[in-house]
Amino acid sequence: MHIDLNAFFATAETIIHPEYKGHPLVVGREGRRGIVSTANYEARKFGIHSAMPIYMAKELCPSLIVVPCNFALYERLSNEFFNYVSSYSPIIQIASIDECYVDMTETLKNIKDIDNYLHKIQDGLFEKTKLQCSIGIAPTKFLAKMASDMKKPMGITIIRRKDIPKMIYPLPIESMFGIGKKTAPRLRNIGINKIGDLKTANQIELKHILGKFYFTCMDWIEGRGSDVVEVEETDPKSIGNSRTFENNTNNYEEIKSMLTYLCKLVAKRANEEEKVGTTIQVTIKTSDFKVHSKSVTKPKAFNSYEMIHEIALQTFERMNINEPIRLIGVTLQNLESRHDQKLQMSLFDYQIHEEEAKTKLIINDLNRKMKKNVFKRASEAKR
DNA sequence: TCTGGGGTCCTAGGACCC
DNA sequence: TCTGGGGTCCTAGGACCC
Repeated sequence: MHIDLNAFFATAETIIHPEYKGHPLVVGREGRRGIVSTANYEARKFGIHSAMPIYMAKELCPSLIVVPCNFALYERLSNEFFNYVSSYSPIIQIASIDECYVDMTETLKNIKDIDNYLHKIQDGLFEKTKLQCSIGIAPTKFLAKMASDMKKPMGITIIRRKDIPKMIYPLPIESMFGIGKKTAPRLRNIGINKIGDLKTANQIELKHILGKFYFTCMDWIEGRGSDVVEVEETDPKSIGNSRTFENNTNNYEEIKSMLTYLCKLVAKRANEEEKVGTTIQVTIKTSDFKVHSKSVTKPKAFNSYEMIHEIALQTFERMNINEPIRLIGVTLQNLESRHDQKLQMSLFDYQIHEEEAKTKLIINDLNRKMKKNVFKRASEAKR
């Protein structure tokens, strides 16, 4: 089973602001460059959708209510949602803040009227939390995910393997999970307009476009996708923050103070989550929307603000950006848990350590060269 | 007045090691 | 004469998802 909350952020806001109920509303930052994060169904009637600039949404609907993101609220409701779902089966894989996969094999074993049972799950959630959801039931995670997407809001869709040709194959290629706005046109170019066309298309060309994903893709649409619900939550692999400037800028001081702010955020989060990392990546988006990044990996993991800031600043300066930039971001990567590394090194200790590491590299290099020379002389002698 | 911010995974080239 | 083959790690960019 895949369960997905409908217009989650927007619904969450009407839960704590009942006065907004029934009015067109979006969640998003109301700045010059704000975009719609989530639109409720009333707003969608005006053609408003996620990722649309706020100013454009307001043009479509002047009376639009715009509410800023309140992640603490969404997290609380999200947890209520997962707790509720867990009461039906403990085998639950959290896929994002508003969706999860649940292994319902045991739960549904002796249920005669499955449709009715699923309605009870759905109605129960609504009664308890006022959250609306769509449910998909299928033999694999991919099919369940596609199923939950078919009817919104408050939809229930069941797909059996034998239904794949009539329920999945006629869908437009864009609607397939994993095919986005770059790949879809390339697929349409070689005559793939519907999901079912993937099977009859030129497989050589298709492999070339999809790469490794080709094999996953074929398994998915033939009902051989994974049905393993992974309960264990995975450790985060990176922690990063980025901001878009109100206006593009090449003012060094302005950029530097933003960088400092972002480093503070990253350090705070890394410390809260007790994660240390070895790599800092600085990302920049120029006014033409091109994204540039530079990263450095250090021999020892860290998470102090001083380290992050020092390295991020050096990295930014090495990027030689002259044109005005739109966005800047800092990410700490290659994370590991802090209890794996006992003590927090100071910047001073760290520099000592780095010098040692460099020296080691030089010695290794010398050794290698000596070996090479010995080998060379030996073979010369032999000759 | 154009177009956010948090992530994950993949690809491809290069350095380096054995 | 002229250049192997396996592997890992790092780096930069890109696609995709919510």
